[in-house]
Amino acid sequence: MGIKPPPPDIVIGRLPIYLRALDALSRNEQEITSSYELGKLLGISSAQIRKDLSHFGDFGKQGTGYQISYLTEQLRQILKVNREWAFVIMGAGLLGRALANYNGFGDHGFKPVAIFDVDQGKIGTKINNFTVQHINESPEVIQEHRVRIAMITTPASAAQEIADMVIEAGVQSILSYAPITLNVPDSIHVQYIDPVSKLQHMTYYIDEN
Amino acid sequence: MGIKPPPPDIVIGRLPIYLRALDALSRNEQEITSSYELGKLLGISSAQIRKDLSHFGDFGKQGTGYQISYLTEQLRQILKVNREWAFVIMGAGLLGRALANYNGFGDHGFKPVAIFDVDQGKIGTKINNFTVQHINESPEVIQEHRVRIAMITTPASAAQEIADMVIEAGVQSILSYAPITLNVPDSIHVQYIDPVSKLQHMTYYIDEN
DNA sequence: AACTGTGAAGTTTTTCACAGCC
DNA sequence: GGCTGTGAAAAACTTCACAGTT
Repeated sequence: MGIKPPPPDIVIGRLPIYLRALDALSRNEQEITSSYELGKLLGISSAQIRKDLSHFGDFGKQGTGYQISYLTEQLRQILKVNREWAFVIMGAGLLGRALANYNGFGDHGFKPVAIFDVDQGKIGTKINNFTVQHINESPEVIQEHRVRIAMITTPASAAQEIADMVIEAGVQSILSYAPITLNVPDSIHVQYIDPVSKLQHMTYYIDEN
Repeated sequence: MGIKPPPPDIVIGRLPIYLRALDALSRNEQEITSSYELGKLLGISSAQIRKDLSHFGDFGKQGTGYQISYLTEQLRQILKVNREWAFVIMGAGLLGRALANYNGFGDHGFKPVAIFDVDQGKIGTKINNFTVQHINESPEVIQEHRVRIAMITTPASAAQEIADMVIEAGVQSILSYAPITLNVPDSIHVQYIDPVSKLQHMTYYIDEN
């Protein structure tokens, strides 16, 4: 009896995409789909979708396909998004404020609980029902609300220090908008959002004429 | 004599990260680095960095390492970011406005030239020196300024239509913030930024207790 | 007839390990 | 001694192709 290897991280990363496609289909009242249809929609091969899902269980019916509501429920359970997750926003600049006002998080169960900054000019101001607090108060808030997720929207120069701080307070996942690779313990997961890097990736392919 | 295969896309995607790290080092007055140092900084193996760079040329000196200014210049040339790129923003919501105000683009040679929306309430308003224009005017602006890059910040429901429109007008690269997979010709490159998917990826690993 | 789940095959990506140079 | 560039080996990932089920 062999032990089963954990599902590859690259597969985990595709599950949210599948969830997105399933959402879109169910908004059209559709009840059943297939790996072929999903693949077409996402530009992915049907085999890959079936293989990805097979890491977690048998969710489909041969000859029929997948029941959208059931597969959605299973994926939400796997990703642990069948609940509400609190998060904090570290940095009340333009980006931090835009994120605090973004409804897309709440629609998917992610709830901002506080926003922090060091700038005395910003502390005390209101953003979408939140009063900006001083960074130094963040450990207490994180512990009190058992926050496990932080978004870092500070300048690159402050990001590492802030990351250390929120990790110390109990954060396990960081979504960083700062253009710097963070140095964190293996147990902490970090995802980066860096539009400049994505633009630079695409300019490579631009055909100038 | 065999033909050389093109460098893998996954390699292209790492070059901006290398550029970022080189920038950080040179801001510290450092002049030379090594694949080991870069790897340490980025959490990547030194072998991978050397192999990645070897697709494009021999940029280092044995026994010494890489001259930061020279490697930076080479990478900028490879990625075609040693020039200025104009881009348009499609959608003047909170996100579109935050992007229009973001200085990080200009610092890296990406220059917004116009911002568009369909909402009559927004058209004519000012955002950071730009007057919001109606989407219908975008093809003309794109052609006039030879714009090759568009950012899509519309709701998912409008994104495909907008993508078709800007591609028709001459755009080759799309940075989409809409949570939907766009259907585009093979010659068009699309990159996605979807914070919700990244959060959902990380929740998988969160250790609840 | 249509579609899943999956071993096996194929491909891509990463790491190893070392000759060669400074 | 320290580091690059690179074939060869290893690992990871994707696709193929088909038996099995509805």
